[in-house]
Amino acid sequence: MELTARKKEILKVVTERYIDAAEPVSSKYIAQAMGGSVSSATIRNELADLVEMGYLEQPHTSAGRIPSPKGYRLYVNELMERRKVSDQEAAEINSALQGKMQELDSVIAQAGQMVSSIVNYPAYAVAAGKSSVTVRRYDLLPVDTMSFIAVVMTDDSRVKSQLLRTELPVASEQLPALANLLNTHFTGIHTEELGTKLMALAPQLGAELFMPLSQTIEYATAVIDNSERSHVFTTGQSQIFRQPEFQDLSKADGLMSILTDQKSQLPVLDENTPMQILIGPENVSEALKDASVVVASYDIGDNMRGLIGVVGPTRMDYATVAARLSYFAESLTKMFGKNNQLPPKEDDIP
Amino acid sequence: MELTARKKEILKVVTERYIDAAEPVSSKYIAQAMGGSVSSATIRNELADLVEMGYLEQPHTSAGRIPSPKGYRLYVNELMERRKVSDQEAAEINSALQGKMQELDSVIAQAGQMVSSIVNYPAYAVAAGKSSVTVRRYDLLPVDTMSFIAVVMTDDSRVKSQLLRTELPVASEQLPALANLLNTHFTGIHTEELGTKLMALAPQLGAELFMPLSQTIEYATAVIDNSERSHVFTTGQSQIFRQPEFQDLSKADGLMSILTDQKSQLPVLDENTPMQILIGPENVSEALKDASVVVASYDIGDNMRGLIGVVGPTRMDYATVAARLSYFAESLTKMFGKNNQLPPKEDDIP
DNA sequence: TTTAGCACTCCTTTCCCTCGAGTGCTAAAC
DNA sequence: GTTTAGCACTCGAGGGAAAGGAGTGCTAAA
Repeated sequence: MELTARKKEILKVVTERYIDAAEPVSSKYIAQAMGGSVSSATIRNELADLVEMGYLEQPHTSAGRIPSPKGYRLYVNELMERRKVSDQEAAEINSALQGKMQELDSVIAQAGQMVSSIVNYPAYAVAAGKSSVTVRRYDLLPVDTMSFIAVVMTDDSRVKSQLLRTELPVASEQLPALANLLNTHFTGIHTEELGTKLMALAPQLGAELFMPLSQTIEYATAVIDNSERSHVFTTGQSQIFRQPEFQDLSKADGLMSILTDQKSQLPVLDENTPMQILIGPENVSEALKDASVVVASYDIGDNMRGLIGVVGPTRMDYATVAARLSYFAESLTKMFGKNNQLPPKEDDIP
Repeated sequence: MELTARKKEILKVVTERYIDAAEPVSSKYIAQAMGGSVSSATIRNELADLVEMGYLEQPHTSAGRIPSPKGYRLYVNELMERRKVSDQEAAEINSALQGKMQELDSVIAQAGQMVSSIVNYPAYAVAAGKSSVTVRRYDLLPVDTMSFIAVVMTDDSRVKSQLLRTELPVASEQLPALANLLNTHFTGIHTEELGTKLMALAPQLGAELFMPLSQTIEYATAVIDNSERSHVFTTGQSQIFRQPEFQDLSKADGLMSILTDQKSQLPVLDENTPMQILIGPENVSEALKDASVVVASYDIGDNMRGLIGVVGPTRMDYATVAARLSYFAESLTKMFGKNNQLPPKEDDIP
């Protein structure tokens, strides 16, 4: 059977109406929405065809129609108007971005939160990019004889610092030498090696130097391990309760647990794809078979990428979410391209 | 009417049973729980008295009894066994604390998360203490001619750093002088003054010095304003759905919004009170009239205090929550007293 | 190919009934 | 005076049965 233009138009009407009203769409409504040029009986014939072809479903014999995953897919691919965000939406997104991103460290988590509030669905955020982070540079700042500040800069451009207490006094004059030692031997290498290298150096050092060195390495290890890339941040979980399909706690349970306990099951995005929409059963994870996910990526530069995803019912408002999410991702990319470019790769520090 | 010992015992049985089972308690159950020394008819007489005195309520004529807020209050004040945490509980709490607190900066938020998982109710965390934070010290580290790292140490012992880009080249030799300038003129003063002081100094400086100075001050302002004290962190919101009284989404709505949107309405603790229990209508906030809150505080030292609260139904397990929360708060206080003492107040840095 | 007409389906809402846990009260026992 | 057995009564929960209605599927005519 052929998918005529009229069938497509009907599918579009059904999908958009169902997205809006969350209840099966009747032939009468469709006839009206199409301007009354055909009768509801004609629509019913077409609807029967569309069900047979697998684009629509009927909850029960005497009910209206709702889109099947296949129907949503066709809608997203062909029928949906790929609209741009309106000026007002753009203004809202920009004002949300305004001044929120001072802390480069927390970009990932922040982005997730903002997206959730922008699209009114739960969202998640994760870093994609370099698989392993190393320390690019150490600095040690004197505080007093029993403590100093360790500053660790990673090659994904995070700068972290912490006050460390020593057990033996350390003269502040020794700190530059220590920092030099660290920068010579402990940059650009992976976590595991940090420990072995430290052990290798141990015999050459007195306790008063070894201790702070070891503390700094320990801190650096924590910084690397705690890197945002390993975390999946989720926010706006409560938004799913606003969706009629998840009013029932038991229905929402699966989604809820994937958004809290099993975050790692949330889909990621293939490289070089700016945005992807996963509809219902297209999702790999069992808990997402009744949900849809829209994922987009943005560049933080220096081969760092951030990923943001939106989770909602299959009945999700794809047009709006896609428009807002891609605008948001583009804005972020632009933002980092302009003001926050990455530091140069080579260190030209003395 | 007098509150006899037997009435108190009955009240205790009713409260604990209701906390456990979440359904009205019958006279028959009480008679059994009290060892069968009296009949259920006797209990019924007593129950009628307790209702009249306002300690118990009856959902409807032919139902069992549940505690009223007044009943919970008496229970908490007089009847509840103020138990210590068991060895096993203590072990669990300690292992949760173990190694989690590296980042002094995020103590507050971490504490909230841990408490929520320890007590299985939603929790919130906020800082209480010094009303205004100032910068104690600045450091500027060279990266390249167009960027440097600003390290800001506040007098509540947070150390924050960020990479800043300059528009004009800055020779790395100038950074120590700049840092010196900052440490001389811009430490120990409030946010508003930072700006005015910067303006006052502007004429004496060339653009190549003024720009990075101004950027650093801007960053310092952000660090101060973004101080955790202004934030209320909430976690474990989904725990409230585990409570039968909040199965209904409409019931949970009020609590949910206070735990997400209107966090500032969550109660804080009077100074010098180690722990406080607020039952139902004792809460000021309307949305908490049907809920109870247990708040405790812990010391981070140097007149910094942290606050953690637990939110649950009035039917909350006060004995367990109170025991675990106070043990947790004490552990935190001890932890900071021992290992993480604050840096000295006077800076003895060159 | 379209459409009016109409029987049919099945969900939703409402009402009523039953069942049972639990009470309140009375009168007798302690 | 206090306790208790006995019993009628109350009220919510659960389970059909019935009514109502939106919407369909099919047939036959336009």
